[in-house]
Amino acid sequence: MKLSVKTDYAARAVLSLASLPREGPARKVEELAETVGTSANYLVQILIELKGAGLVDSVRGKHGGYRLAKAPEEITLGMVWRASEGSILDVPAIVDDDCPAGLREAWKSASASLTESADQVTFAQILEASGRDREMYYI
Amino acid sequence: MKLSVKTDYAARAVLSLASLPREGPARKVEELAETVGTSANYLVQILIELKGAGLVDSVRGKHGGYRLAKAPEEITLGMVWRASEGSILDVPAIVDDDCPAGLREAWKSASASLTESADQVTFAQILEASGRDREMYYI
DNA sequence: TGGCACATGAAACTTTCGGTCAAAACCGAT
DNA sequence: ATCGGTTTTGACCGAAAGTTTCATGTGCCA
Repeated sequence: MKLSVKTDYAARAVLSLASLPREGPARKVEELAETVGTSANYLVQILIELKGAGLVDSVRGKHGGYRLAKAPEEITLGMVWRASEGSILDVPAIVDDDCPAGLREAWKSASASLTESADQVTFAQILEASGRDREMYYI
Repeated sequence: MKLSVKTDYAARAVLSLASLPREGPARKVEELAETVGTSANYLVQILIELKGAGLVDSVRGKHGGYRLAKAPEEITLGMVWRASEGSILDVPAIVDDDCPAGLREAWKSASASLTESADQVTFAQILEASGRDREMYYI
C-alpha cells in the first residue's frame, strides 16, 4: 500500500504554514508550492480540501493566500491525512458480514493502531523536531 | 487510503486454507474462490503471489490445488499483506532528503506502528477467533 | 484594475480488477 | 507406456477507475 503524493504534499504544506506566525500576512499559494515542491495548480486543490476540513483559512484579494486555522498543537498528522484521503485506512472487510469475525477483528486492530499513531503526533511536535534538526547543521 | 480487495481476498484465502488440515488433499482454486467470494481467474493470480512469498504450496494434476506452506501459527497478517502489495505502507517521503526531518520521523513512526500491528496477529489466532464465533451460532 | 483564490474540466498516466488463452504438469485408466 | 482429462501455471490483454497535472475562466478584495 502506498501513500499518495497528495497526502504527502498536504502534510508538507501544513508544516510550512505552521512554521510562520498565524498573525502575519497570509502565504501565497505560489510560494507554498515552491517550498512543498509541486505545482501551484495542484496544491490549490489540496488546500481547498484542507480548508473544508477546517485546518486552513484563506484570504482573497491582492494580499491573499493561506494560513493555519488552528494552532499547530491542535493539528495532528491524522487530521491532515483524513482531510486529504477521506479516511486514514479504510478496510471494507470490517463492515462485511461475509468476512469471518476473527479476520474482521484483525483488520480493525491494525487500522486502529495506525489511526492512533497518526492522531498522536501534532504539527507542533513535527515542527520542533524539524527545527531542532536544522539547528544541528549550524553547530 | 483504502485497502485493495486483492489483499482482502488474499487474507480470506489464507484463512480458508488454514481452516483445514495441511495433511489432507489440496483445495481446488474453484472451491477456494467460492468461499472467498471472487472469481477463480482472479484468485489464481493472488495465489501465485502468495506462493512466491512461500506462504502457500500448489499441487498440479487431477487432485491438485493449494495448501498452506507453513503452520497457521507462523503466518501473520503482515506477511500476507506484503505478499499481496509489496509493502504494508510505503511512504516515499521517508527516504526523501527534501522532506523535513520531523515529518519523516512522524511518517516512519506511523508506518512502523501499522507494520508491528499487522505482524503481531497470526492466522492461528484469527482462525480461533473466527471459530469461536461460529460456534456461538449453534448454542 | 490587478492580483489572487476559487471552481471546473480535461489530458496524461498509473493502478485495479479481472478475462482469456496456451502450455505444462499430473493422475488414472487403457 | 501411452492417452485423455483435469488442474496449475504464467503471460498477455483490456476496460474501468483513480491519480496527478495542467489549463481556463470566474469571482473576490484591496
